[in-house]
Amino acid sequence: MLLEGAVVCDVARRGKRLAIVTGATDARTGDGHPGPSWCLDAHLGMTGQFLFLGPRQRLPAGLAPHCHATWTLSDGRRLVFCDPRRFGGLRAFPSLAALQHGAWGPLGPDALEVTGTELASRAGPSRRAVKAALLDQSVVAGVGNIYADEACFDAGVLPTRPCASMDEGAWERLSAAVRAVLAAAIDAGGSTVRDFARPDGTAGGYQAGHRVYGRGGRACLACGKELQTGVVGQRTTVWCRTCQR
DNA sequence: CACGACCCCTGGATGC
DNA sequence: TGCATCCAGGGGTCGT
Repeated sequence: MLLEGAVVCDVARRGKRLAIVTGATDARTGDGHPGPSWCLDAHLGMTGQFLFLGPRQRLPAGLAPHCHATWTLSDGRRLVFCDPRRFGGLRAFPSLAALQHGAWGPLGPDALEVTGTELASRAGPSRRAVKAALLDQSVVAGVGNIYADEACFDAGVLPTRPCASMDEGAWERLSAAVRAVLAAAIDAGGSTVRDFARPDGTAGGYQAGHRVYGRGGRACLACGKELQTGVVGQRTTVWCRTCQR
């Protein structure tokens, strides 16, 4: 099987994509002979998850039919990849460099570090909606539907606003909002709306911090006006007509 | 070239 | 109670 005998020597991430890097010493012999060297690119999609299981621990019943890959580790634990809706995926590359040119090649800068200048130059002066640009992983890597809405609200920018209408200050506020919203969500353990679970199976806590996502028709937490709902970039979008311009 | 529309997939919610 | 239908969304592919 792929990765049999491989030694995991590094784990990397860009945006929503994860890399498991193996190589160097063969775990089966431990004699320093080079073991299989692969780079596994993983994307969780919406419902994918990695789980660690003890030697005799069983998968939760609901996930068992959706287990797509299992690796047995040298300490007896198993690393399991499950994905009920199969929007996620795994792909092997012969080296980290090949992975970076392949699966990661088109990706923009990581969302946790993206600057206003980078957003402005990569989105360009197009008529495309700002939210559609945020969801485009080649503009910035790591922003999904929930955090695009939250970041637009935080920055006071309408998600439907054309990129061409954004000035330097607006891009700066938007990039700062993307970084802040994601940092806060990570601190809270992510957003469990329905499927998402942390690697130990527990739920995240950031759903309680959502200010617009999932709140269409309810009162804006900043001004009290009714939040609007629509479709932008083929995704459900919620915004405040008063607070965002 | 740029960008929008459509499709993949499953389970939970909703409607009858 | 049970069945049919709709909806959620990351991203690949296709069409405009």
